[in-house]
Amino acid sequence: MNKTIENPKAPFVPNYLLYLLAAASEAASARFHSHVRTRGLRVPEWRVMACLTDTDGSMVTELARYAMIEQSRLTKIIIQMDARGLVSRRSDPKDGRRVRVFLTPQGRTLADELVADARAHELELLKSFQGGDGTEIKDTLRALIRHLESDQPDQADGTASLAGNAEIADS
Amino acid sequence: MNKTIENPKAPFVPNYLLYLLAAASEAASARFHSHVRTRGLRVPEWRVMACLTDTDGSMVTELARYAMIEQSRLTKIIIQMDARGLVSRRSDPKDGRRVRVFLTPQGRTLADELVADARAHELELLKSFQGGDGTEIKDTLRALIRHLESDQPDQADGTASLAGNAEIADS
DNA sequence: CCAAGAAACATGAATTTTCATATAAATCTT
DNA sequence: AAGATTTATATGAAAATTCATGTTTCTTGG
Repeated sequence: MNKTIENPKAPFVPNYLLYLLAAASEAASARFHSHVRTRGLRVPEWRVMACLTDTDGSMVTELARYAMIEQSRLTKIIIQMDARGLVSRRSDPKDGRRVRVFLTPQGRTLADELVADARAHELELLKSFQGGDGTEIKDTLRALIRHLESDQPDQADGTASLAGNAEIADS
Repeated sequence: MNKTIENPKAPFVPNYLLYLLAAASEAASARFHSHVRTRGLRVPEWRVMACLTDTDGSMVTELARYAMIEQSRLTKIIIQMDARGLVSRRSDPKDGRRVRVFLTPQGRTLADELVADARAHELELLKSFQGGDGTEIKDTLRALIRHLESDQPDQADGTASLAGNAEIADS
């Protein structure tokens, strides 16, 4: 049932890099994302929380880039998270246009738990996948991201990844 | 020693495999996706078209798995594409529950063009990235996908990737 | 200092997506 | 062969997302 016998030649989709990247991302994330939902968060909310554990107090625009979420969408997500007590929004005293986003104590507790879960999940995955710590695949992905961002500077969706920001290699 | 304050050490997000996969996918796709929109398609529609170039006449459920789109959402997308004349839907004579989806002549013309564009874009990307044909990164991604799908059979979103289906390695 | 422009967020309307469930057609059971 | 189950797709209401644009607050040149 799985074999595509109709097509005698190489199929396009399963060999297409952009498909493989998307499929790998989805497949790798599926389990953890459903864990996240179990904890009462949607995926974009989890992304915001995770980013804030790295850069608590970022402004909305920064956070949008980090979390790969379009700005106006992020604003709405943050407002909801604020209402739920997960984050708080304070305008920057130095620049009234900016809104800085902080984890509340409750938000931090949840974020820390989930980050711990994410790390554990990642470890398991990497161990079961190739037995290593993932240095190789991660380096490849980072190189790809860096390549794409340098060589092709403008992003259609106005987001940009953070991967160039890793200050210290994964241990 | 001092771990109470903001973590100046390795940030979590930029070293997290699931982030790197998502970011790489987004970064690699951004340009081509905006080309797709230029041609009047949204990304999910492009995915449907691309899948149909491989497996014209699939039923909705199959297509949903191939294109990584949830079934009820795909149904709606297909209805729109039908209305636009890109695909046609015919119920399977052998099994009246099934709806088979075919590219119309117009749809095929557009699909073929875009697949050609996608191949060209992929070639350029791979050439500029590591000079090769992408065998290495593709093999890694396929291995990861296969690993995830075997080891962790149930997908939260009811989708599954196609990557195991490649009968012929990329040329 | 003022006007013009830019930057940072917010907002609203149109559209999409999600989730649960309805409908319909096969298949299985006994 | 009737009823029960399963499979395939559709549907509706609620919610999220998108896109263009509005508002407010800096910044800068004159």
